[in-house]
Amino acid sequence: MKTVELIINLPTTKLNTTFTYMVPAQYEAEVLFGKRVLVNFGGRREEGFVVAEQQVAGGADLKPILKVLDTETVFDIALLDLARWMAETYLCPIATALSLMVPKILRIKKGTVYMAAIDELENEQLLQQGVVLNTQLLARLWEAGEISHRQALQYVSQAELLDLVESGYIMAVGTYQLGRRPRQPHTYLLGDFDFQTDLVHLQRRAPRQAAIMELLRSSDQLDEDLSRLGISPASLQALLSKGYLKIQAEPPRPQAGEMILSEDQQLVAARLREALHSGSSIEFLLFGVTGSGKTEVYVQAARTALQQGKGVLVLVPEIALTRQLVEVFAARLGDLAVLHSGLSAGERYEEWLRIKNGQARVVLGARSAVFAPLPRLGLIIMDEEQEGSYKQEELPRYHTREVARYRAQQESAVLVLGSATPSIETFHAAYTGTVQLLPLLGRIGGGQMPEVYIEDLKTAFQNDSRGLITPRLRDKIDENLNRGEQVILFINRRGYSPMTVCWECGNIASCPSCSVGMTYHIDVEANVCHYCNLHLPVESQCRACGSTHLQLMGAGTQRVEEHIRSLFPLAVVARLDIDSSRRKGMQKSILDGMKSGQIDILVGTQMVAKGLDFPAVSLVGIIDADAMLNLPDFRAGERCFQLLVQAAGRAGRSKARGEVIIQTFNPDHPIIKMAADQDYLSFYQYEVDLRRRLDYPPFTRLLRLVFSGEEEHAVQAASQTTAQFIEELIDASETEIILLGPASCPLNKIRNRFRYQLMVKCAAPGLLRSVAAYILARPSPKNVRIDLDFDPISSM
DNA sequence: AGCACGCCGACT
DNA sequence: GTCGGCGTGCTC
Repeated sequence: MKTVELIINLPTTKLNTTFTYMVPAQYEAEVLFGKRVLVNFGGRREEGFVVAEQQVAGGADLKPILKVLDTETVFDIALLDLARWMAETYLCPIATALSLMVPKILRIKKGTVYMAAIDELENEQLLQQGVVLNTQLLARLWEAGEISHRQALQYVSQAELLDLVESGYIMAVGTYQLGRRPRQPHTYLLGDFDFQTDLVHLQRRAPRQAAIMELLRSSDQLDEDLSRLGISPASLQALLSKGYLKIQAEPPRPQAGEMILSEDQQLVAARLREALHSGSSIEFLLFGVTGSGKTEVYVQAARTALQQGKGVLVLVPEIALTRQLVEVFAARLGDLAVLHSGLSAGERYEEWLRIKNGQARVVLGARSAVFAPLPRLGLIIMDEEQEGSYKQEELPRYHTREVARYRAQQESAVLVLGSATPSIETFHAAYTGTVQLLPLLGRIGGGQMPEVYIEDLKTAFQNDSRGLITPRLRDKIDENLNRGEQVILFINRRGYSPMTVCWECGNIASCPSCSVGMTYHIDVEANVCHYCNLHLPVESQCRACGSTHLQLMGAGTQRVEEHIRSLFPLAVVARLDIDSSRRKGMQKSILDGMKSGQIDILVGTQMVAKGLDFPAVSLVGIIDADAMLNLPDFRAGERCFQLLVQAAGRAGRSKARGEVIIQTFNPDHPIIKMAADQDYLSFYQYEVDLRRRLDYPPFTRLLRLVFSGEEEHAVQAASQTTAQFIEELIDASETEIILLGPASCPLNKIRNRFRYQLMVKCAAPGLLRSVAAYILARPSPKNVRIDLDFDPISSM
């Protein structure tokens, strides 16, 4: 008899074990490994992932599979192995890890069929109890196994059917099938059309069609989001039939053109080629400043892997901020699949299928793309490897770098981490030799490093009025505008003002459900909590003392924007932050405005510091460097350095030498100075010494335990008993385990839940994991949730 | 995750 | 004397 081993799809580590079910005759010939099935489990119907199938003697006493839910397999052996590794490493349910690998659309059931939930014996018992069911329908169900909705309606009415399902005598089962296949995206190009004569003609008789042609006047092609632009298929069809528009179903062919590589690039490319040919799993750090030509090296390595018949995975922090990289890959390599959040579920599935079937051999995407079902993976590129967005902040809290590393080892693939400001962990690994360092020094194409000035905010204002913009920055902006060049102003805080202070009692307006100050947003005229997004109307009186003497302190992007507009009334000023780019297309129009030179000054949060490449930007102003420096997190210094260097890197991407002004109250702080000098190596030495002295990564691994609940006492008590428990473990193990806390989290309350934390440091990750496993095995405290986070990137 | 079984407090 | 609290353990 054929049986299968299942992982039941329920999110508990208690179910990280396999259950055996019998395969009924109707499914015996089918490959079941990698598919999901419906089974009776503990008296209810649950889904299971088939992780093994086998022939056994006997086994008649096993429960049968009720239905196979997938027509295609959704995972293979390698991905299953990866899921098991994640379950062990992050102590999460295997089912949760496996679910990450299944495209979301396949988590939505389509095409309901009906099956009998009782057998003939049970029906007889019901008859004796006086329950009379439709015998014909039941007989049909027993005979056919499952019938369609339409078929069921031949025997009973819709209402009766619903009733039967409700009472549990028959069941409605959804299957994972894709409905309508999503349409291939088309690109529309200008056909035989004369803007002089034909347009006038159209405007008179078909204004809608004319509007479409107008769109094509500025850009040479129209793609994808046609419905979002309000374009109807009818108008398009009409234009196509007139020949005014041409359709291009095929994506543009990649250009075979080779770029000329610098000597450094050639050296690095050769090392990677060699590694790829060796067929063993080697990890590299491609260390090069912005503009040093990392992308070209990526492309070369990807080509080599493709020539070997292998797949390439390209991981980026966020697609939206990496448009340039996407464009280069799209232009230079064929068979590209781009997984980004803008895709509909159907489009995403379409890409997933192309990848699985080997049609797309280069996959580019953010975090979750690391689970792409690429067969024969040969190369993984992880750009901007230091970025925090690679860490998943929900369960399972995996780090993309670790998952990528495991996949690379699994498939004997080459892993390339790229960065101008690598994480301390990765650079340390390069020092110790676990990662091979590939340096790319200097900018290519003659670009010079920008000139950086540090402005001391303590003395910058000659008169006594403190402002946002120092006289020097103001003068520099003026000079740049006069030369027709662009300016970027970076402030790492959104909203208008982060603090409303009472002048009488000193109270600071804060969110009622989170321990966070409310940020005033001028566009919506509300006080906004940046943690729970609560919007409150602005109050004229202090909540604590009733005084009306309230003042907005500090500045965010909106206030800087307003101030800049008043200082430079003739300049075109734009703001780029989550709030301004939330509206669809807004971000694109701002970026286009920068590209075309329509915008003179761009004010924004970290969004402006990352990945943007505008040659006409010759000045970058950092309004408040201190805001990043003083966060209660051991990585604050590292993050501050990275952001400053990245922001500075936006200046002078072309031949002209760019300028950067850093405004700070701590002009002598080593991090600020080293960032101003763009001196990564000194920064690394400084920071790594600090980490060594304080037992922080890379010298230890961290486990953060967050206790949260609505009763503060219970939360605190739970954190204390757990701390005691860990102390006992430490005593028993005689190993270097350091326990910090319990302490209230810097964000003491979020969404009305109080938060306490413990931090466990240990050099051996295995030991750390077993500490966590012991904690999970203990009976969990009432009304208190414990969240485990290995290698946390934030301790707020 | 659900759900059943099971042992100690306030009630018709 | 019971109803019901949620602690512990199991689900092929």
